[in-house]
Amino acid sequence: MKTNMEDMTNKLKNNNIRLSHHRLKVLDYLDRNRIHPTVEQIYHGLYDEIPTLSKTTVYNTLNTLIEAGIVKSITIEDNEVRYDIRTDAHGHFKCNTCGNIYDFEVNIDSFEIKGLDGFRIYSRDVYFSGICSKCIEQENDKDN
Amino acid sequence: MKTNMEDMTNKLKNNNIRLSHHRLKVLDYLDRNRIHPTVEQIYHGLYDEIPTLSKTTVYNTLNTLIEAGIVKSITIEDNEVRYDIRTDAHGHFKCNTCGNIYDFEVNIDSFEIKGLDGFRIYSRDVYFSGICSKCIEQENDKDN
DNA sequence: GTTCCTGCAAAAGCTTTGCAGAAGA
DNA sequence: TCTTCTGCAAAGCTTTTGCAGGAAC
Repeated sequence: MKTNMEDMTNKLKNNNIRLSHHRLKVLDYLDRNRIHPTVEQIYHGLYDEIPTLSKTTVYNTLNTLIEAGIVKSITIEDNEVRYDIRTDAHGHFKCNTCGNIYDFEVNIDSFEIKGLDGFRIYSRDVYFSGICSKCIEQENDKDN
Repeated sequence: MKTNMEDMTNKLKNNNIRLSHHRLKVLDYLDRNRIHPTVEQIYHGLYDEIPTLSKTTVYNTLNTLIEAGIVKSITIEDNEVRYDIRTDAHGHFKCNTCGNIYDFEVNIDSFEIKGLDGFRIYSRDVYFSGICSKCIEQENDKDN
């Protein structure tokens, strides 16, 4: 049985990215924690395991992974960048109450567009915001 | 005939925002320059007319206008916030070459969504990026 | 052995905050 | 007159940069 670390090792090798313990761990973290984490979250999530880790390395690693196309950066608001290991087209929903970001499926390729004739489109992103079902439930529980 | 400044004055009055020369000018700038400007662009765009203007005031004013719902902030990437006086649903396209942001029409309300059952959706944003038609033309001109 | 990754400190860029003086209602 | 807007300076954050030592190939 292949471990996740082996999968991540292959992912780096296939993209001609030099292997390093830190890079593997950052990639593994993104794969295991699909919460669109910030640099801060990744840094603190790995700090116990790798006490010598620096934020600079997290930034460097993420930029390397983005260049290789393994990771996508998403900026919904709040002036803090989040990182996503899913690179296929999907939507993002941000809950204004708990702050979590959820993935959802959306038919991006079948949008009816007016006003982009002659434009070359490379990326299509859909961002929704509101209140997630969990937070709505908690709100209702309070009222009762 | 009503001037634009009169329209903007009414817009502030209707939202119970205290009138001031600076606020009117910022709102007027956003209305006349629908380029989704950054704070920097607004500041420099008004600097000749209002040499005493400070960036703090631009920030303050924009936040006041956003709270009132007259202006929307959009963050596509690059960690710089842009401001839009159009508050109806529409898409934004960012050209990776010239950096301009274009509006486009998109049928946001007819998206097929999976994964947001029980969620309350307040805002729906669509962000595309790529190369705009002008930059594609300039590219072609160079090649010939 | 050569390349380039890591991490510290410092710098850079955007945005917010505190506060005294000025302007709006 | 009373409220609150303005603008300077300073602080707060996130992210980038420079560089010496160390790890990967």
